[in-house]
Amino acid sequence: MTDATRQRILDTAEQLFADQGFHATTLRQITREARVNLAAVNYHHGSKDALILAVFQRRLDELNSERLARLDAVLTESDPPDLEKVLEAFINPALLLSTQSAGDGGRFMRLLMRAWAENATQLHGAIARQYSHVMRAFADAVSRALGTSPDNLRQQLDFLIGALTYTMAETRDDQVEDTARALVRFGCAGLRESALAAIPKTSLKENIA
Amino acid sequence: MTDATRQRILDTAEQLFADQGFHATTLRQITREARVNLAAVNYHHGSKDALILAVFQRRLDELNSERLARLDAVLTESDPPDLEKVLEAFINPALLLSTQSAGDGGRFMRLLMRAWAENATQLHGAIARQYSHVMRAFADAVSRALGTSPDNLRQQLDFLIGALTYTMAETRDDQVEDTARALVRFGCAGLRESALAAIPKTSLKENIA
DNA sequence: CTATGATTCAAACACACGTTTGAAACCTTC
DNA sequence: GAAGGTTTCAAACGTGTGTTTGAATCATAG
Repeated sequence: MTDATRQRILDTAEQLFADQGFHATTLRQITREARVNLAAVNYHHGSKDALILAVFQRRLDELNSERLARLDAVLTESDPPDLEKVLEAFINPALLLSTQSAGDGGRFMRLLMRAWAENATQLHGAIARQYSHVMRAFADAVSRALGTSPDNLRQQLDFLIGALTYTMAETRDDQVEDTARALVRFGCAGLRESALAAIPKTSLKENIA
Repeated sequence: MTDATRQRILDTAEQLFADQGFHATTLRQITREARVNLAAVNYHHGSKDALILAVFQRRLDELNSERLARLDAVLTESDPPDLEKVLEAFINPALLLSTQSAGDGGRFMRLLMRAWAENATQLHGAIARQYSHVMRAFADAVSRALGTSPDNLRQQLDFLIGALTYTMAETRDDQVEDTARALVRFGCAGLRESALAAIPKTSLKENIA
């Protein structure tokens, strides 16, 4: 089986999608740059839309399983978990993915932003579905680290995701470690402060019980 | 002069761009929905690209001047300025723009995300140019509120912009005030914490001098 | 070596896009 | 109410897109 063609299409498409967007990138451009015949995309992937989804599936699987593995390590290490380490388990795999996946960093993050922006319905839905259980796991871990209920945490985690996605997309390879460190610190402070604001109601409840 | 057609095109285009993206939205779709002839876009705006820019110009002018006006009020009120109020001056106009500009909230924020993602070079450049002096002003105000140098502040402000843009785009009208409050709190805590980390080097410098 | 299935290739297809055109309709001003 | 400039309109143009096709090439198993 000639899996090489499939892979080369996937790699080239990922790069071009990240640089130019999905709609702006044409199959002719992809196949030319990948040194592959035009019809190869439809033969191996079915359609352009399916190709876009395949590009995401590959990276998202990688990113999310790495995140969950690290979270698991943090959770078994101490209970309640350390907030910094939970956030690192969420943030660092993203930065690793940016730097190691051949080529310039931030490509995949740019890709994520485009996915969010373009072609909303189908792609956004598929990504959200693939993210949901990861988000639940991290929201749970953070809430235990903070000692608060996970109810209002989704909002703060969204702040973090927004900050991560936005900055990673603009961060160069050599700054990426510093940025991650700064983001962990920033996020921890924000989460702890928000937890302080939420505590009064909780402790009131506990006083009744 | 029939300015009505121009405006109706602008309004409809803004909505469709926000919902579907620039590339995915066709002039036929815009003109059909705006009850306007197909050629009207080219007649009134020159081209599709020019239309996209015009849509942004209108909102960005509004947003930035409002931000600067509020910042000015905060700065004259007290010196050094209050960090919370500086952040509110940055965040609240964005939320106002979301809710008041007829139709569903978050539209303009979604638009901003798309602008960032799509058509990178031209549009991103134009927006950044229009944003730069505003960012400078806020970075300056924040640095004075924190009592630190504005050198590394850009990064933290990028965190804030990312969080703002990402969450505003997904926030419904009735939640938008809560979200803004939470974001101000979140951002203040993050900025203060980051300032603490930066101080040692600064104070070392001051000790030498 | 040959037959069978998988893969590549050049060419073409149908379609939708942004834009242009030139005439019609409209509005203003004298 | 006619002239002149502005705006609308239906129709078409050229181009580039994703996809399909059918023959050619390749790999593999009998």
